[in-house]
Amino acid sequence: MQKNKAASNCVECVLAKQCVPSGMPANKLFRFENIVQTNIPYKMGEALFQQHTETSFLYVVKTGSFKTKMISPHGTEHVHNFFLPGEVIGLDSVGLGMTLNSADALEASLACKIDYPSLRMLRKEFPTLSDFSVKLYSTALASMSRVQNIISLQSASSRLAAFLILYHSRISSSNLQSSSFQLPMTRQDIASHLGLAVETVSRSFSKLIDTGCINKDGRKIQILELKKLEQLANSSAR
Amino acid sequence: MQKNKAASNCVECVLAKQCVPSGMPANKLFRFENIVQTNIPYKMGEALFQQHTETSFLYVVKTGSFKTKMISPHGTEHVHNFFLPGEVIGLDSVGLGMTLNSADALEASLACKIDYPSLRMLRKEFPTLSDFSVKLYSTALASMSRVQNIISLQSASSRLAAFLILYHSRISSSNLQSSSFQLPMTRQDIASHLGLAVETVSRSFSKLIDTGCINKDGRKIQILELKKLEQLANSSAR
DNA sequence: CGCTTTTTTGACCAGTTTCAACTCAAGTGG
DNA sequence: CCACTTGAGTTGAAACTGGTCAAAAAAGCG
Repeated sequence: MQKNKAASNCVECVLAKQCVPSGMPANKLFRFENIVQTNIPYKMGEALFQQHTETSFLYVVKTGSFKTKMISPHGTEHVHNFFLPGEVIGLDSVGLGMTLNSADALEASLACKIDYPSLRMLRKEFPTLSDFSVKLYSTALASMSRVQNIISLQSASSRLAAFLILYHSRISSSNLQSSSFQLPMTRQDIASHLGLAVETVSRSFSKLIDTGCINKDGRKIQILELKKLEQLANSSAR
Repeated sequence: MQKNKAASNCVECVLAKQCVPSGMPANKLFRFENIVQTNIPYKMGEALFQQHTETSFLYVVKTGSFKTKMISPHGTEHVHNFFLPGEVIGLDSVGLGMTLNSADALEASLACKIDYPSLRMLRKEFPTLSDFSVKLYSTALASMSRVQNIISLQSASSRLAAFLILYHSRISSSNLQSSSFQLPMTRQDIASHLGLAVETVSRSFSKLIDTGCINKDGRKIQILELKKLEQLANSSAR
């Protein structure tokens, strides 16, 4: 059966797998699949949505990565978050129906687009879908908490160290845990995200290499000593 | 009818007002009121809950204020957020059933305690309750976004200015908008929240006074020139 | 292979942290 | 009632981190 096959290996169907009751009749399943546009391709730099526009969609990253950024009325830009495969973009916006930030692809990527009003209607029929939504939101809040912790660290190296640890934990939750990985974003993006200058990010990378915590070749990072890195991330001293 | 009177003026019943269908039968209403403990008093410094403990409650601030803080495994403490009347504490934790941070009263306060599993069961019967939950979460995410924006500002005065603006907007949404208000938290709390040293917070206050943006007497703040303050908050320069 | 963009490095200066001393208000107990 | 203690908040001086500007090196890209 084609539908089962599709449900077993595509990221957007994590949703389906976790929230649709197993005894769901075929016609309902069809309806569920209808509210999801699967595997929409996005080129590097292409926008998922613009800031301050109407929206009624959630996006699930399938492959690649995205960033969300917020432009203040005075023109300063701030990178809010990065999104990796399996993560959901737009949770903060669909409640209001307006985007609070814009989202861009950091590389050639695939994403699935979920029509939120339809999902909302569907929640009424399937209570477990509601629990799932809440769990998604709860996870998103918890994840933002971690980010806030990182940004409020005082030393630049601590922030970068903490950022790398978090990033590593996020990719290795899906992949097998390997100590090396590829960063999809520019140093400028990291700098904006962490509230630092680009040059400081670069220097902090050098410092982490000098202390033997990591190795790097361009955007490819290898964690050599996770414990040392964690110490650095948690040291209140500069 | 006693129940209607209670529902009309207590903060926790914002929940009830917004999410319980108007034609709700009396026996259901009774059940709903049963899952909320109203007006629990907390002394200054008393904990709502501790970090890394099991939880199944949401809290709505009725009067006073609270802070949430996270203690890292290495002992450093970070103030995550402050909560004012009408705001909900614990949204990030109930999904997992474990607290990610601890919450303390900043002054003598009243809070309402909602049993989450019961609320969750109730969601199945009342779909609008589900929409309300999502709206709550969406708001919480948006609010965290604003905080993240503030913390990632580079200059200390900008952070403090932005913090005061946000705080002011939060209290004056319930009160009539007056330009002066009382901060319930210590300078240390503000410093931890903004990722600064206490002395820097103090000096930043002085700077805001020198530039004629605000006036202060201890923890009582008066905003003199909101536009100037906003400029300061949005200036990328130090 | 030239071009642009990204990243790194150096030097200098400004802002923040740190440490220390001090003020102020509130609470304690003699 | 007053000395004493305690904690919060402020202020000053010195050290140092990180921002800024400038320029070079490296990496992408047509």
